[in-house]
Amino acid sequence: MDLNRKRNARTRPESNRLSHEIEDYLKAIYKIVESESPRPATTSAVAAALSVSPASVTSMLKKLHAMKLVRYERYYGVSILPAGRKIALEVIRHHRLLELYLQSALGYSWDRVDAEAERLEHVISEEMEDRIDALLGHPTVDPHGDPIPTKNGVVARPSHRGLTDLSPGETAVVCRVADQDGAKLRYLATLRLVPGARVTVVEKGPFGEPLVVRVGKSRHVLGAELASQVKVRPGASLRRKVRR
Amino acid sequence: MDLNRKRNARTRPESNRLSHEIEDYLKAIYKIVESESPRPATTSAVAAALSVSPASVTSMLKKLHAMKLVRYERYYGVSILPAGRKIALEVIRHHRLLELYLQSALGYSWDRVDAEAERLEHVISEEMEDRIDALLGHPTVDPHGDPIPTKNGVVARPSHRGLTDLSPGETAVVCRVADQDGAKLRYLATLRLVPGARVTVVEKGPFGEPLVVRVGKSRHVLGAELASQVKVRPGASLRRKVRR
DNA sequence: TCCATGAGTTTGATGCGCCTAAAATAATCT
DNA sequence: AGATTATTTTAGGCGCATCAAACTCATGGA
Repeated sequence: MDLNRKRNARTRPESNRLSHEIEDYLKAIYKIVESESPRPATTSAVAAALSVSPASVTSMLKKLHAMKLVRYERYYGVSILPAGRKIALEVIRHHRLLELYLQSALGYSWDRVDAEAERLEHVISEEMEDRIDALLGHPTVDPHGDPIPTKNGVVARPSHRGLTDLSPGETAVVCRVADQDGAKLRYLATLRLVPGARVTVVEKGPFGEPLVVRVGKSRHVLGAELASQVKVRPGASLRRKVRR
Repeated sequence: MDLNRKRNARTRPESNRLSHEIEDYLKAIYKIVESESPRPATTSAVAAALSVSPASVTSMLKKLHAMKLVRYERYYGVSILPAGRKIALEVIRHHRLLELYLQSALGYSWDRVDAEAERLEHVISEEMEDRIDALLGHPTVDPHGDPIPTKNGVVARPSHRGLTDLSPGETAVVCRVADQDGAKLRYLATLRLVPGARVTVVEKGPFGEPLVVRVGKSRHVLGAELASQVKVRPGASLRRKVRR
């Protein structure tokens, strides 16, 4: 019985893929650097994003640098190189397609979708990605309102602001809730603060906080922390746009 | 920024789950011991099943023994304990539900299904398992004809024999093709040897090999190796049963 | 202008999980 | 019993994580 042992498979989930960890690091770095509020990608920012010690980040960064996925210089931050960006976007594409799929095909509730996608994103094949994409009709945004990168790595720039940026009296439509935390998402959902909802800012406290908003007939008070996660497109409601 | 570092998450895909590797070992051991042709689960049998060195198996076996998932004694084989069996069946349930789902919901072809399920099975949550199960109408067999274990670990005993067990002249219905190898599956599919197909044994060589069979209007010659993987239910065709 | 200090980062030692090859040992066959 | 075969041990590797100690660097007085 001559065994054919090749399987480094644990490390490379599909054929030629990188480890889950590497994918997670790249995704995190990408999100820090290229989100709508770009911070410098410091070691500790990455560590916090991944709930990992800074020491771990440092060594992974060296490795990613050696792989030319990232540009890293001791004591300064990291930035993503095109190859790394490409991988990050693939993972994010998986994640968002999966979120949408889980919700629309499997009936997942909005707030459960993220955790499941988090695990699946590293594991699905390109075939599965394509089939899901086709089945959903090549969607461009996920259930949270985040844009889904295309296969060639193009991400639509989301044209929205945080709820905190509105002035009292302004009305806008929620197009996205940026938080990952299921509990926060559920809480916001109970307030009807979900994508598509129409919201009006009634009052704003001294330093933007607290924020009093009206959704439908009810009023709610939000802290700045939470409110900034609720992204809105000012003015017209989605419905309005359809009516023309 | 006090980081909350807990994430042994790599090792435990979902909340309280075991590592992928442990799941794979248990699945392999279960399949060896409790398949329709039960062999003793020797170290090398497990090694071969997982494409891993015997040395690795030995150490994993010790560990599984310590975890009381398996009964292992040096130089004798392994057997599964109830707790280990339960886990193996959960994984197998995932696998088979996924195979069926990928085929019927995502349009996967028969022979691609196994590889994708192999990766997903370790990663899906119980919620996903349940949703898929419900969506498929609580199925009892997968696309290969293998029974799907129930949530409480009951597996229907498949009442079928290998094609090699038939005598010349006998006709039977393929109910399962047991192989994992996509290429073999595809080859058998080109011969129309897929679940549901009606097959007649025309001739049998000296030691059961080669086997000449008729499928529809065509005749094919098969080696014993391949033929034994084609499982059949003798006599009636599926269709017959429906007509009553 | 220079340096002490503290926040943030990196190093070095270590651990854990899973793997391997080669050497040692036990079971089995003739 | 001796040869063959299967299994286990030993020693080591790779990936990714941690902690604690050592290091950078920007900064804010003296």
